[in-house]
Amino acid sequence: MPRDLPKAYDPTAIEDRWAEYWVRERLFEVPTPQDSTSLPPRFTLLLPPPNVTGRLHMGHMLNQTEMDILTRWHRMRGDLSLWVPGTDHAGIATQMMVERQVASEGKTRQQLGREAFVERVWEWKQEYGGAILDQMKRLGASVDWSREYFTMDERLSVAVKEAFVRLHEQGLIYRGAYIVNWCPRCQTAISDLEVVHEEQQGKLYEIRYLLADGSGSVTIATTRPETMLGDVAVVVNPTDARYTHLHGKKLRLPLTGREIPILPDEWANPEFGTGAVKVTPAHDPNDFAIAERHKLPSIVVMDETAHMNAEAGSYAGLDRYEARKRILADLEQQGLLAGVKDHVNSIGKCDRCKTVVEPRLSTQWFIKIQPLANVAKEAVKSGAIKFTPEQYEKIYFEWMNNIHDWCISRQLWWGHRIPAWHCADCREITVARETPKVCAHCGSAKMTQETDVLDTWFSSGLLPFTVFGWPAQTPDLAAFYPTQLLVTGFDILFFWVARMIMLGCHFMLDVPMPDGSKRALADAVPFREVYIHALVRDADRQKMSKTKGNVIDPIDIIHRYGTDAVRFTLASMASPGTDIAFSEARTEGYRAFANKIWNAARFIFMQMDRANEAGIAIELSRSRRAEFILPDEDAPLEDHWITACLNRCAAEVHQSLVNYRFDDAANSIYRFFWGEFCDWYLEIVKIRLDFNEGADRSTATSALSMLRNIFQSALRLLSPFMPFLAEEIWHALYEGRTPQLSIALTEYPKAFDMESKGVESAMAMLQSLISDIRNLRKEQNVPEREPVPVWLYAADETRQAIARNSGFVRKLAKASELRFSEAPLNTPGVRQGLEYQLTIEYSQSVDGAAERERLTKDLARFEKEMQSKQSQLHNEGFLAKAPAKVVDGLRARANELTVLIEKTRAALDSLDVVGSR
RNA sequence: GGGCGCUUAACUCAGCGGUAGAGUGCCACCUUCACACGGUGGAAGUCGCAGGUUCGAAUCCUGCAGCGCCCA
Repeated sequence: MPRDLPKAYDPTAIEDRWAEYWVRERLFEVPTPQDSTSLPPRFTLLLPPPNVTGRLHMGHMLNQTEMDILTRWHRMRGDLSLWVPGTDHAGIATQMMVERQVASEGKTRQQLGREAFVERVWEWKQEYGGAILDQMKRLGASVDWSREYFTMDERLSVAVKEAFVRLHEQGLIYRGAYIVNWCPRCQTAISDLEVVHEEQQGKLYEIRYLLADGSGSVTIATTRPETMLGDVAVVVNPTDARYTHLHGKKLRLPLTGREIPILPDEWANPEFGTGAVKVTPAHDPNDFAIAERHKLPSIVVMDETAHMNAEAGSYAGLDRYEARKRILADLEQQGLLAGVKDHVNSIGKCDRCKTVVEPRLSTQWFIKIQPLANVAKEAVKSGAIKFTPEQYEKIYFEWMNNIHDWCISRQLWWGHRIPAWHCADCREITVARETPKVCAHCGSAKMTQETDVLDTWFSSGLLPFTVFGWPAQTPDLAAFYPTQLLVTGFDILFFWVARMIMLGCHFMLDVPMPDGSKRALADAVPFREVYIHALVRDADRQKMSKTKGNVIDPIDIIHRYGTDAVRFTLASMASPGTDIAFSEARTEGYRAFANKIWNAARFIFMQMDRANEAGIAIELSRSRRAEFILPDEDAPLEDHWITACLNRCAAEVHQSLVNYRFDDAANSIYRFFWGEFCDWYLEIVKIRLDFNEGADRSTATSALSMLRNIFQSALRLLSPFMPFLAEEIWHALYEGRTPQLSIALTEYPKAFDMESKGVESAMAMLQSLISDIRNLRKEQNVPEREPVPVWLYAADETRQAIARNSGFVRKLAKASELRFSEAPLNTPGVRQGLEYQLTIEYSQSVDGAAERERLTKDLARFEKEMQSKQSQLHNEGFLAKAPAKVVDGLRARANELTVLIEKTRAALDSLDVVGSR
């Protein structure tokens, strides 16, 4: 490791190298445990699989940074830590992608045929599918690459088939004709969750339907006049007096002439529109329900592409919106359009392609969800699964309580084909694990497989156990299920999290524990904890979107600031429950932080070189153990102090990470490195680092030894957050002869009980003394580089503490010497500390006016605070009810204020004496 | 329509019952032999508004205003 390091840290120079090293050395691979009954604590988690078509975005980066911090932390604490990566085949998205590719060659997937098209998708996946995982490698994600999965892998496909067949055998899967959300562009059914609702300004049309007997008419209100061609009834509220006399009468449906009944039904709202509602069962879910109640037929008037079909008569072939125009025009011409009103309504769009969804009657496969939901609710209610932040539990229950059966079939070609076969003879369906030779119902051999595939989320929902080998009872499944944690965004709480809980509990309850005992719900859950993180927005809190053009590409930001700086930014802003407004200014700040650490390292390396030149070899701990190297009893104050700081930092980081407070953890580390280690410790220790002829070699040697050991412990603390920088410097610190392959394989610093109060208060006094002197120097305009004598007055104990550390006090305060006065100081320009008074000797005279102003301001501030303290201390209610700790604190502060006020008044008085001269 | 959340320094955010905090930015000085991605010092907030509970409220409760999210 060359020591002529550049002055400025250049992350790009090292990050690629380590990213590649970690993968090449297989550092994070976890072999299958042979004996799953005696394992260390485990930390297992699944990467929420990104779409195989995807590119890394800020959300991934936040998600992966958090998981990586936790995984590295657990690994360093000695837990068996396994993070399993993979990708999702993303049915619709991937099919769309390849369709577009095929279209650019002037072809359609239909022209290619199913088999050839699926072949093309596989080719596409081979070529581009790894992109997002390659990006992940660049982030330094410490995943086990040997376990990488793809949801369409053969072994996972077998598991998906097994799950489907079992659910079917258990009577939890059914097939039938129901209204589903149909995307006319994707030409498939989609689930409720894949429909996004948008408010829009629309119209409410009032249309007059004439009574068949010619005795009058009923005016209905609708937002979708084009569906009237499929009307089978008009309903009115049974209590609506306006229509009571019409119950059971027939209407003649305009434009078609079909006769339809007027029926009473609770669903009709007398307040809305005209109170009369047309019923189109094949194109509206509510109407479908009405039709079921009244045993009405359904008439489908549109095809798969939302064009009117033959049932629409002369409108056949028209697009739904064109049909609407024509129908309205025709109605108007016939004098049947009674009115048009503005109306805000909510329309559903396909989450994928934003096409307006067409509710459509079609035959689909569904999961009877209630039994699964009940168990899933119990899993959370019983505490077997814990959500952080807790508020998501409420949202989870809210959804679970209003859950509908899940439509799992998709009319796509890319995905897990449903293992069901239709018999051409008896029309029955055979569901089977293996392709059946004959129909299970009639024995006919004329079988064709169902063309539908399964919803991608169906297979994703099984992952927590299928990745470990289910349905086989493998050693992996025994060792790693349930996983410990799921880290994800709230946007897939229902899509994925809820479904994993339902499917995990359902299937794993049937799998015995490794010791053969029956599995309880608490061990059937797919994960024990769920940490939900926020959304990453742009600096103006806007949601990032391609249309807005405000998408921040993490790879781009990484190139500019380094991965570590971006990771640290995300960690430091990741407080639970609040979205992250990604700010480059913050990232710049953390790049500076990385640079600060880099330069601290450079400084240490320089000292090592100097020591080497002087023929001194410094031993650095080669233990992978977590313990700090403690300073000797008689070591200087700063050594004890920095050890206490590091210890406190380790405790804070631990506590923060336990609570998923990545922000607190990052801030603790930042404060330690910059505010304590660099600002104070390094500056102080420099005094002892003298390797010149005639200097005290043993002092220098022990100082450098302490410095390096503190630094390497601190690097370990840092490494989950800034793995690249920590790795680079750690290797350099050992001059290439590291005791382990990676800092990631050493133990994480562990805080211990340590009595450090005396050390910390002594140091705090000296720090405030130094900054008081610096402040005084500034106010009296002492040139930056000019040392001046400092006069001090203090009680014995304080005086001794200052004298013992006079070396660094003089250096940091730029004092040429420290002189102790036997009597209180009462010259102008005296500064009052709690435990000392000080002044500087500087030829330039004190600016009396400025000094008076400052002292007057101080006095006013002290007196104001004193007043508020006194009023509380004179308040009997306060004294009686406030805890003793608070009262004591207040008394102590009041005493301090008394001293400060006294001293400040004295200083003002001395100013008067001088002024009057 | 139902539910949830947010509003603290110029910006981005912590704090959530006991003396208002951080990072960035700003001002002044300093190119001191780790670092100008730096050092030193400094200025900066009636904690959205109005009530209430409490000895004490940024913190708890109620209402209002603004912003955002989820579900229908």
